[in-house]
Amino acid sequence: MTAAPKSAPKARANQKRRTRKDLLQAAARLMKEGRTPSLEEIAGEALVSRATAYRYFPNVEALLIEAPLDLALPDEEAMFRGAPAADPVARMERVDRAFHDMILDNETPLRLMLAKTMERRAAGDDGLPARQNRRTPMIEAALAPAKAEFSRASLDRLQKALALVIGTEAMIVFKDVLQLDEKEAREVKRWAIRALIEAARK
Amino acid sequence: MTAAPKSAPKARANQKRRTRKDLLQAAARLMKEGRTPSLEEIAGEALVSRATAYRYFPNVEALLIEAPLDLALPDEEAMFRGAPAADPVARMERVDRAFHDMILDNETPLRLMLAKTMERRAAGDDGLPARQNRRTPMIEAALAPAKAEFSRASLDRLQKALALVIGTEAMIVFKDVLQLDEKEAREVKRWAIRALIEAARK
DNA sequence: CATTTAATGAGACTTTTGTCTCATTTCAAT
DNA sequence: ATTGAAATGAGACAAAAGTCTCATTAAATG
Repeated sequence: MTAAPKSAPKARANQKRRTRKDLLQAAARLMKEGRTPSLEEIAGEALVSRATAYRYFPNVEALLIEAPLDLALPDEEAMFRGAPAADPVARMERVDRAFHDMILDNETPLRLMLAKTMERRAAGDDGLPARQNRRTPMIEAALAPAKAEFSRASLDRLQKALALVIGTEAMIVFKDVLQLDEKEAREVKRWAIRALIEAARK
Repeated sequence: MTAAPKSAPKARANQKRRTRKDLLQAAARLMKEGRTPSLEEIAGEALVSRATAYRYFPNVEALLIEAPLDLALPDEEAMFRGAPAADPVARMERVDRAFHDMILDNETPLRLMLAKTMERRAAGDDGLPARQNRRTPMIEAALAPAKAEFSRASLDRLQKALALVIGTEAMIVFKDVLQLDEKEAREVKRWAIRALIEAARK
């Protein structure tokens, strides 16, 4: 998925990695300000020429999609520290809170990324990488200590259903479609998480 | 939200409505072919000049967002005909199937619409109309005959949670994030619907 | 240090978006 | 039927995306 001046794959690898990184960081920096930066701006911010930017990314969207947003989630250890291993509901609520907070902090760039990805896929671009999936590992980690409570099949189903509740898309539904406020959105999610987990228990 | 050549609001109302409608229909026609039509194409297809198109819509996106996709859902009567009024699960499953089918039939334009909306909102455009919400009324209709089984608060919560499972966003999650196939996506949704409804019952 | 060659920069060119102006057409009211 | 206002069309213009080409710069290697 990574473009770069085509030549011997490993020639001047460092130089190439640096340029690429500079571009992505510049894009991320500009995105945080809420605007959709033009490629000219990004190139300028990265102290690189427009032509060079196009040598690394086929178009602005690819750049914006890959821009390394600072999507800070606690790692698993911190996420569950002090949480009762036996209580999957409590653990999933932590996951939800972490994602919810992170999403609020990055709403604009996340929307932008989602928009760009949608556009590419709508245009039939199947070549683009699968969307990064950070929620599934976290959901699995939350449920792992309690996996004896579920059958294999129902654990699997539960994890997939929870993925509906956890990510950016749920935020979109609550905010854009239902127009709920912050507080109610969190309540509904908490209730749904509990309901799904209880239902999956045998 | 509707633009038109600014003048006396009702002057030449018919002419204006016709032009506007022609533009939206042309856009919809082109969108169905999967591409993102340029405004030039749309104007051409609508037999209207570029300048006129811009007199009705501030930009291409607004046009694409409003384009009247043929989002055909059965009306409530047809949706629930022959369904046991007493069984909210069965009724919700019908709603889910209707939406799921409709979404599959219109995946490309729906993605496009979602993308355009995201972009506008990411850019801080709060002026654009709230997203059309077709799912809530259907969900309400599905649950209405059984509303005695739920408390007011839990019915409300349930309806909102179900909105996470029903619309386009769930399709995005299943397809792009989890990469489930058609069949499994439907299974998970059916299970989740049942689980949520059961949990909401007292 | 010199040479090679890959990466970069500069800039021309095309397409599309979006804005504006001015001439024409056409509706509708008298 | 005429006329005055409103909608439209034609086209110029600027900004941005994207594609190319060619000249420069700079990294690696002997």
